[in-house]
Amino acid sequence: MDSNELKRAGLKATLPRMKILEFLENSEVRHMSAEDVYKALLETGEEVGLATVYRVLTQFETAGLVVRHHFEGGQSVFEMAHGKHHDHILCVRCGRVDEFVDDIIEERQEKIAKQKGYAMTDHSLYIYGVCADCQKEE
Amino acid sequence: MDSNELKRAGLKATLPRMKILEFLENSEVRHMSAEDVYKALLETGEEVGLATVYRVLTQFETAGLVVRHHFEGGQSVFEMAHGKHHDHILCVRCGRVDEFVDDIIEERQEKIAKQKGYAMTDHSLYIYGVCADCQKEE
DNA sequence: AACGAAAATGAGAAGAGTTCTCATTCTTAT
DNA sequence: ATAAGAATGAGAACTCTTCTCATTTTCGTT
Ligand SMILES: [Mn+2]
Ligand SMILES: [Mn+2]
Ligand SMILES: [Zn+2]
Ligand SMILES: [Zn+2]
Repeated sequence: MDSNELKRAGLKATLPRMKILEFLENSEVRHMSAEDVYKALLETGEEVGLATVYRVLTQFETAGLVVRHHFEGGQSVFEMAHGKHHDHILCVRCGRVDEFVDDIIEERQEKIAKQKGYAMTDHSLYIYGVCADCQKEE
Repeated sequence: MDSNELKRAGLKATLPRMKILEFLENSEVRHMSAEDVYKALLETGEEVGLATVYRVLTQFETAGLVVRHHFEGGQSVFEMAHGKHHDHILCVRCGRVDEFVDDIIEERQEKIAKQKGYAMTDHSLYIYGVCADCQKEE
């Protein structure tokens, strides 16, 4: 039951929140915009307002249940916060998203922040390129 | 005269383009939104339409004269493309922006792309934190 | 199980940032 | 100076997201 996970996060177990959480957990696609979530729920016959999807995703983010990303192209993209931090490499042709962690980069970032006198709070790294499949095609 | 620089970039030497280019070159602030440029020109008495500022900045970007960044917070930010590539570290309190280059990170990114089968085209790295000045205050 | 205060929802309006449309003005080659 | 084509600017339009507020839902208490 998802209601416990919501309670643990300090959120009331409402129907829209349960539907959204369940969908995020069971979707095979990990990175989704609010619109993606909204449309997917519609297709399942689960009616949830778009405003609610946005609101709930933001609440989930605050609660640490999901992470928000700003890939190129306007919309925010969300994913379940399963596991630890990672960065992303994206295909500029097909939109494919892969994940990676690089300890050397993480370490260097800390060093740069320190060197510049900053107390680092966060970072975002996106690598863009053409994926293997897309390179084959023409 | 800026008209030569524009000609070299394959752009006609129009008044708005000259004003915008001159402003970007002489401003002591390196990173500016379209709105920033628009307002700054207004204050100088130089009337240029906001639509034109957006259009021209995009043209400058295409021509390689300026680089566009997507810092947190919605707006695109532009800077003269003087010199070589660099990444950014930003203060989440006061908005200060510092620049850095780290060859180890650059190198690692290439390696990760290769490893994941991508032909890398670009990347964006932002480090967020609290700058030295802002750490002092309270 | 029913109640009621507080919180959440959803439809649509509103906001922010950016692009588009198109009548008018400017640039540049002749 | 002229004319063809390109650029401009005002405002409309668009996209993504948040806000407003009347209505519904949740959940601890009877
Ligand atoms: Mn991810
Ligand atoms: Mn810079
Ligand atoms: Zn691809
Ligand atoms: Zn600061």
